[in-house]
Amino acid sequence: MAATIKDIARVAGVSTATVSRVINNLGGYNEETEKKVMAVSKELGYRKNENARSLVQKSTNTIGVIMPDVTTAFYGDIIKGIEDTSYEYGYSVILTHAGSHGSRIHESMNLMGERRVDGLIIVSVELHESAIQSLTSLGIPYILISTKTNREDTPYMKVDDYSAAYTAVKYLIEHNHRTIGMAGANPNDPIAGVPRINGYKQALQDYGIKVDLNLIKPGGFNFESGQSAMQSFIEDDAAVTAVFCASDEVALGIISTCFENEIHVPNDISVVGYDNSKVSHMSVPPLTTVAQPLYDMGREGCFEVIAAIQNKSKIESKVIPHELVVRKSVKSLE
Amino acid sequence: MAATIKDIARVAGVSTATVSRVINNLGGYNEETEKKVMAVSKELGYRKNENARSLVQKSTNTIGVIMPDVTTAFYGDIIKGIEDTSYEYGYSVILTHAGSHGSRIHESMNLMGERRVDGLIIVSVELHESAIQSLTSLGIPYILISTKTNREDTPYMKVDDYSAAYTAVKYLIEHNHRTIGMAGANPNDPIAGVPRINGYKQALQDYGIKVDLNLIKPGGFNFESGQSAMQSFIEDDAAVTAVFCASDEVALGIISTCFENEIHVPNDISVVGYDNSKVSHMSVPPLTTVAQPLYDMGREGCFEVIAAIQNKSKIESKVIPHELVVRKSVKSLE
DNA sequence: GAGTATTACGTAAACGTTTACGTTACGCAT
DNA sequence: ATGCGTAACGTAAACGTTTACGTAATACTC
Repeated sequence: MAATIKDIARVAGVSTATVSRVINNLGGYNEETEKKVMAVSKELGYRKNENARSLVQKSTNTIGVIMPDVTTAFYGDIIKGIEDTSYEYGYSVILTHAGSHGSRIHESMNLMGERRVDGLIIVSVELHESAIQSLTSLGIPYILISTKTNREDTPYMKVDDYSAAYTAVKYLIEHNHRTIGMAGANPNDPIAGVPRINGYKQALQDYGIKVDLNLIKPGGFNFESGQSAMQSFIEDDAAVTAVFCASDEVALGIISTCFENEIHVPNDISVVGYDNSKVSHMSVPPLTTVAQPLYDMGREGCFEVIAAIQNKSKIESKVIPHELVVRKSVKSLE
Repeated sequence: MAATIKDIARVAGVSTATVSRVINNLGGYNEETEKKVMAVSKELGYRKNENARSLVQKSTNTIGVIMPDVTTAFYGDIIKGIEDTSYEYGYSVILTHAGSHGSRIHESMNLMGERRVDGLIIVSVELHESAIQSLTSLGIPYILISTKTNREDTPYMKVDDYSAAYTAVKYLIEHNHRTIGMAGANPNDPIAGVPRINGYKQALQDYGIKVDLNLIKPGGFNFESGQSAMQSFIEDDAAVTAVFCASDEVALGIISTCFENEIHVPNDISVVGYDNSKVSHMSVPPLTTVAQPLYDMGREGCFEVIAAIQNKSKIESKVIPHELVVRKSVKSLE
């Protein structure tokens, strides 16, 4: 149906080699043939077939992105960073979810392998040994964004959750909070959960505040998790004056539940979030939060992968600096 | 480098045809050869090359998704619907942005053409005549989600913005609001802007309320647009008791600005949003909003495209029913 | 036991490109 | 006139599959 270079070659009276040369302007033809070929090409409505090209060049100009099963503003920013960059460098992105809790991570990686993506970006999914095996067996450059493994040789790009959490809690302490809760971190998540909890604990200890495990409400990174954490604080009659949340959505869950119970933020309770995702400046009150430069992480991570593809270079892991964005959800006590 | 079916064929002592048959289990071989081929395949770490397959089968099992340049929760839900469905049917999704205001829509479509996607989904971008031309010239099934064109023959899937807006405003009127503002709709956007404005106007008129153009604050669908709209209401000293917003994010902008100015929602002013995106139930107070079933729209739109690919059938446009989700951002007057 | 169906393969072309290599024709220096 | 370099092509193989068609062996039918 669609015209091929053979068709063009026939109509223009040249060989396919020449057509290919002209189309990819590689030189080696005179102006007349160029005009002719271009004209015929336009006339036949020729559109090049990337698949055929990929086959012979053994590269697809494609990068794969695997992300978790959830849709939050968090991922939107990262994705945009990735897509912008790959577009800029002439790559296409093919996207897939890893299933809930990474359940279809193997399938996803296999799929990326069959599609022969030139590079791979994995966002926020926890990889176990067998998954790492599959990953490296693909033999292509890859990077993990906002996650890491327990192995040294898998490159990642990520903020230091421990010290970011520390920063946030320290900030609360310096504003004279002494009974500080924590919400939304999963103690069974060694990558994104444990370090935040540890940062929280350490900050308390460094300032001579005893850690009260009852004030740590585990959960996921979602809104509901914040709601139930706050509910739990209320039921416990916990005298928390502040709560540090493992994500902005969790923080919104806290705020929302406070609202329903006529607890005022920040007058009655202070809240600090994590991520600085889109929602954080939309909340009431605007959320003080630890910023992860999500868009830039996507952008830079993608760039690294493309560079590695083109230069066959290695990708170095990189710890992204975090930053505390002060808005209005924290009140200084007397 | 990577093993091919030729390698398998050689090692297993059979022809490539047989290998192909076994791998795609098409039958026509006995159990022994099957075992043998499978074993060798595993041993060599064979992974099928989708590109080569695509070339001969003239189908890539791929669907393209083009969306706007922005990243909001809105698109996250749609994308997830699309990705879930395509995964389910064995398709991969390749994603690209259309650039700000659809600036790179032609490039995007051309790219999808070169990648030979089997079907195309375009989300929320306005298509002008030349873009429609490019689109149809691809000769593949496609559908527009949350947008449409002025031509009858481009299938879309979308709520009826006019009547959805009407529903929302009617709701406000029935709660005894008489001075109702509108925020965040772009009067130059014939697809998503104008109908909402018209629905708003019509509802007012039907209830004998005079339309005051000063109460219509144009803008985009984003948070900032809501902020400046509210700012404007305040500066105008407009006695609005309620405002209807063109999106949830706009509504949050309104609420946020109200908060800063110590205007209480819903006591002092009622707000209704549009979309029922993730953020709507996270706001304080939870947002009463017009629901678009975003995930389902992605899901169903994708399904339609796949069905059209497989049955070579036509896709019918579909108007999705909307629904008013009542939460707590609207107060009934006396 | 002749004919026919069926099973289990193999052969080779095809998909739409790219590209190494060969070839011609011409210009130019010697 | 000879040799050589170069521009402007063409030829054909290769990329990794699928698949129409052919074929040999076996099983079945009567």
